[in-house]
Amino acid sequence: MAKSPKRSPNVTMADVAARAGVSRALVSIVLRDVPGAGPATRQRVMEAAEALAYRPDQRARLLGSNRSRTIGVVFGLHQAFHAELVESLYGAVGTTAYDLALGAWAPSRDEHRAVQSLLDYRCEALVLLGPALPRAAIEELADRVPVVVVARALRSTSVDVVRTDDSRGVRIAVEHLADLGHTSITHVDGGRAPGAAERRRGYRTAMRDLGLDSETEVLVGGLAEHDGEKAAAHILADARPTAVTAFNDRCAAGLMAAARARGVHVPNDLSVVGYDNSQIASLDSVALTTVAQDAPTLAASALELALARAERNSDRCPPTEIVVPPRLVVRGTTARPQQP
Amino acid sequence: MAKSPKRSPNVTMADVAARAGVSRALVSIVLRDVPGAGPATRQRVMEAAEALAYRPDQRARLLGSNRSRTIGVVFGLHQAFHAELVESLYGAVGTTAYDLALGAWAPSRDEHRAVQSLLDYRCEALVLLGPALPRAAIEELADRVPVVVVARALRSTSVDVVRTDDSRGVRIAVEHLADLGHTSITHVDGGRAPGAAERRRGYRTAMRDLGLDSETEVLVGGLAEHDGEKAAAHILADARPTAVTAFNDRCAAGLMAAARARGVHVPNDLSVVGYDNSQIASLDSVALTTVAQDAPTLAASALELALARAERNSDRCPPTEIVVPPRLVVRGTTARPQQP
DNA sequence: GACGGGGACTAGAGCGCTCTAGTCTGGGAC
DNA sequence: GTCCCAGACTAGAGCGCTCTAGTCCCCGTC
Repeated sequence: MAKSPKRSPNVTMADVAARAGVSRALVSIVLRDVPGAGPATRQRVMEAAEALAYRPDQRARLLGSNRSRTIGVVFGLHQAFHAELVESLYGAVGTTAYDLALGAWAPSRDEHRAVQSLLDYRCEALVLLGPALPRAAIEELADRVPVVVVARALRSTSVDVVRTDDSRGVRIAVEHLADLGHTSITHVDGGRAPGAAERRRGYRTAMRDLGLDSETEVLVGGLAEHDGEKAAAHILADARPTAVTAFNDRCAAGLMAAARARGVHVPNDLSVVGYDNSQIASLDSVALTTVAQDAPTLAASALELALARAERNSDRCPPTEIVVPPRLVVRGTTARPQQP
Repeated sequence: MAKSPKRSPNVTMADVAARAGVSRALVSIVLRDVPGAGPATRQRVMEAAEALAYRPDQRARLLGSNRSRTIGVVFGLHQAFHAELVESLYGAVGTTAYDLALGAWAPSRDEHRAVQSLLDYRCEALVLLGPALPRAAIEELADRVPVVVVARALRSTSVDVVRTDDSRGVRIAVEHLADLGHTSITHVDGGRAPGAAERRRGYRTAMRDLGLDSETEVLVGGLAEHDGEKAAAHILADARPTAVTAFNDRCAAGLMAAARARGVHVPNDLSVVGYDNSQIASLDSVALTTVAQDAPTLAASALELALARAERNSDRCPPTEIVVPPRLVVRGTTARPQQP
């Protein structure tokens, strides 16, 4: 049986003040760590607060200062990469005077509601992770509060954007394959999916720059395993390439499953590079070489922009776009091409 | 160029009151939808609020009522199942007057910080999803605020617990296999992992109840693919079972990869059941039959308990434990055993 | 010894709400 | 016509902080 300090009726600043024998204002001064209190008193107040296990009520604190010092983060509950970004955001915000408020969306709870509830708590800026919201909705939002969009390309006059250089991501993948000795490299694309056009472009220019123009081939793919499997049918035909870059990891996984089912060995007969560095890529049984977005940098950049807007009322500044380079994660699905 | 209502200096209740020509108190009455206002005025106030796009400041509202009507939810950012629970919690809280505040933990941000920041916003109850926190820490927390623990077995005198009946989950899996005609069913266990003991027990009693005592066999496994692969070595020996229940999906995936590598066909030669219904289980290329936890029910139960404690100051009531039955998800890795 | 200045501390007015304790109507009962 | 009361509405005191505008006192200066 723990001794129970029985659910106390919430110790307030007045309690601390009384115990330390000073005014509430002084307690406030000490706790905010601003000048205006003598060292001895400071000590005494700290002890009193300690003894009472006092924790300031954030709601009141923020109401009083008429600032919220809160950055709202809107993320997709089921988006694994968003989780990474949120984690990095927590890390980045740790060194500031701000706090994060999370608003999640999911199939059964739309982004709009997440945004609204965050706004009701008067956060000073909003960081939207890979928002599915229509552009108009985002710009409307930006009229009310500074908005930073992460991981979505969006040409806008009013919001800051932080995103990965997807074009470069695929380029890196192609260069990795070329370094291994591949020349016959095919791209399985993502159709109209966000980011697909850019990745396709990255593939094309990389091939051209490598002088592999004649080998350039883009196959219709998609976002799911299914799409990768379908693309496999073409890839495994007679004029088979020795390497493939896929739109994303799931597409790559489907492709590999189909290839293996036909006795094509990965990576000996076929090298495969995915995109996203999702959880499946890191499974021991998959070990997919893939392109990873740099979550810490994306998060730090986004937070910096958000804070800049929150601090100075820098509405005037033109919106910024920060493009972060991705990184290749080499695992087990790429190898030198086999000599025929 | 959208017309810009330029980041307004926050419209307050007083603004609405002025526009509607009533007192602030009346606005409050109308907006909270409590009796005390005539229909005509009600209408007028609503219109004024609408016109000004007024949204009450939650911080102030809650400060004033000296309640927060907020339920803190502490979850693991990278736990896919937690995402499901959070989504269900959002759904469940939708019909109440409460709101959810999310606090996330991750490798770089410990649970304790998540809890503290939630507490600083004075939420009225805490729902901890699969907390890794030591039992003592949880009980200490429970002295300060009502706590509901979800998805972790915890015998405690002060906190409510909502969890899945893991023992029954494995039993269902075994019964499914038995229904298909299997008699030689092996369990690959999770060692000391949370839940492993219960699943093992479920397996043992199910086998006994089916009169398959003599076929009972528990193999050392673990949480990762790797562990499944190692277990496969024993399973694929001469006295091979026709079916396996694995501790979790990842373990099952590793096991299947190893089996297929040796030319053992799943499900024809070997049926496999996982546990968790994680994302990998639902991949087209895996299609793992598995046991799913009932997130909506777990969430609804947890919320109900949390609200009950928050509403009435039901400290006195003894803690409740709610055990929710899991559900079998049949996919493609189980089939009738082949006639030899 | 009067003066000034600065550091330590306090009083009290908000912040934007809620909520209790009113005041003021108008209409039904007698 | 008086009384009363329910229903509509308002005044104003919080809620737990922050922050501006003080007050007080001590010490150095000339």
